[in-house]
Amino acid sequence: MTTANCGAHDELDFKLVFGEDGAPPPPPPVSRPADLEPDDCASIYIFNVDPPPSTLNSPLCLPHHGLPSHSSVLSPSFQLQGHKNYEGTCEIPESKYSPLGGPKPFECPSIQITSISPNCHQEIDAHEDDLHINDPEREYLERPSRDHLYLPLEPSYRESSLSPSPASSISSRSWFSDASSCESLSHIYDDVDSELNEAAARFTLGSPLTSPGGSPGGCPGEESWNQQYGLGHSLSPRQSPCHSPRSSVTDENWLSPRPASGPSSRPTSPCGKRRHSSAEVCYAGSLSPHHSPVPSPGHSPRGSVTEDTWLNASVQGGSGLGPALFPFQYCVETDIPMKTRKTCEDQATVLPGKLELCSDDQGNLSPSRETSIDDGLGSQYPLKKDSSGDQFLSVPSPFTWSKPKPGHTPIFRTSSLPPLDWPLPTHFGQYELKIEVQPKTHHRAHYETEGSRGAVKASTGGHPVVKLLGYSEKPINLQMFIGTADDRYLRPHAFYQVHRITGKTVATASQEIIIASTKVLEIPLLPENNMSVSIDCAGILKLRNSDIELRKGETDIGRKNTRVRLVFRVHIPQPNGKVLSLQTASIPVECLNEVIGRDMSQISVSQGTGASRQAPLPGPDSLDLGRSDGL
DNA sequence: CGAGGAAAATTA
DNA sequence: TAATTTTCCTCG
Repeated sequence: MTTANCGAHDELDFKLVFGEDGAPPPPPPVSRPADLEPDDCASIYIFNVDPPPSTLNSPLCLPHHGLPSHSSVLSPSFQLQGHKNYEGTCEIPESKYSPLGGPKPFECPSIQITSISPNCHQEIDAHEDDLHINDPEREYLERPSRDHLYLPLEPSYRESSLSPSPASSISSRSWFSDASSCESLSHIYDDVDSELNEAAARFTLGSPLTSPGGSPGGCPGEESWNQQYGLGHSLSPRQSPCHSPRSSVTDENWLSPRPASGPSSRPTSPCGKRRHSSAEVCYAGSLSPHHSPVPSPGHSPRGSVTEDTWLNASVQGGSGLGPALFPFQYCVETDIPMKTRKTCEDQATVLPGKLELCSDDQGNLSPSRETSIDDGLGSQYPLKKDSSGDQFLSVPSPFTWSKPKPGHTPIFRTSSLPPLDWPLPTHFGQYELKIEVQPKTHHRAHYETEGSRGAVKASTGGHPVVKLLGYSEKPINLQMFIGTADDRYLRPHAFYQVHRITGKTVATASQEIIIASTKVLEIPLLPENNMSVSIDCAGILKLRNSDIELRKGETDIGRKNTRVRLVFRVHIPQPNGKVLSLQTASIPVECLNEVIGRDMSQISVSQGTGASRQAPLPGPDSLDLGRSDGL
């Protein structure tokens, strides 16, 4: 067996254990010492650009291609246990919750869950190199099925999530961030591709799935899957009471599952408080709205925006991915402390680990995604392990975000790109993705109830500038999303989403796509502009804490979790047909509405998790310069 | 539209 | 009750 250092760094907090073939899976989020630079925890991923045609068109979308199996990445929070019942309640017997002995997520493929040894660091280090460059062929495509899934026993992730402190609270996804040791990290990277494939093979495909918007076509096999495995899943639309259709459907609506729009409808915790006492396992075949195999009353009829939205979210996470990519999403939801996880019971959620079986669906599921794929912008199909917004960030049928430009030349398939929460290096070889002009340290994000508050600006008065060095052969897309300010684990921020700004003041073309329920802005980097671009089209949308916290599987808390980072990624096509992915994040940006008299310096606590937090954000006035890096 | 301020509503 | 979050209002 082989272990790999996911973080490709000195100190790894987690390790990956692979099967015989030793092929390392894509690096998972890594926790790293606070002192490390962003670059430090990077890993370079080079993916095979073109998945075998067969996979792309495969009805099942089996993951046999070199896709970094996102689906295989399980967050500690969902590792295992229990099957959901058809009611979609995800009830799981307590007894089933057992790190080691828990029931397998699904029957077919055999997955063994083993605890990680304490000395994972060593092992990881030993294989550190492996992660730097993942050869799709070697690592992903051909890797034989891994028989073993090593899971950290430590339930500590829960503890961390329980941590009341705002700082730690931070994230829900925070199991990562908080965890500083191997054991505490309860991440799991299992490679279930093969298993998934096998399982997929068993499905009966063809059942029309509902697309996010309700259109048919989702991922066939979903039901079969559910039935076969007896997993119902909680994908049911958000519970009615809590999730009533929003009054208006804007492009941002999909982002928030909030009950109803309007002042009066502010979500009140009542229904939101969810008691999660047991681990839940959700297997959502595909995320079609009708997840539950059995039509249960609980599932409100589709049609309401909310519902769709909610459902879609799940869809997005995995199936929306591209055709060949993530056929399945394996979703296991474990219980999360009530404090951090308030959700309606039925909120359907496809959690992080959900398994999706999708066939060709992609298109239907997510327009945006489809778009991205088509235009070759490089969308990714990450399966968010952290359930970050997956659940409801779906694309309502009538999605409103901009469509891909017709003229786009596909540079590479988006199918095998690394998930948004995977660490990536800022530079590799001759290439470097650099933020030449950092954003201001403060930006007032706007709520859905407000109008846009404009694009993020640079302290210099202009806008942030990002440049790709070492490559200028042809246009390439720069992806941008709002990430956490958590130093140790950069991932999409659950409470903020990038918002595309348009208007005369915006000179930069861009388009929004959704990747695993995270809005991503794609901006072209053109050779004629020296692969440099001024980000004047990116605003920040604040999602209401109550909405996000209600999401099933969401463990992050929004309160005082107001710092974000602008995260940029590029996927550079390589001569050998692979794609090199680089990522860089800006300095932290405080998005809190300014409150008179408030001392911003205290806000720092909100995001970091733990030990390695970045230095407190300077007061609003005190600093703002964006030069910390690149100017 | 893009801000800046503040009141109202929630939470802890 | 104080701290925060959201929603509203107003202004250029």
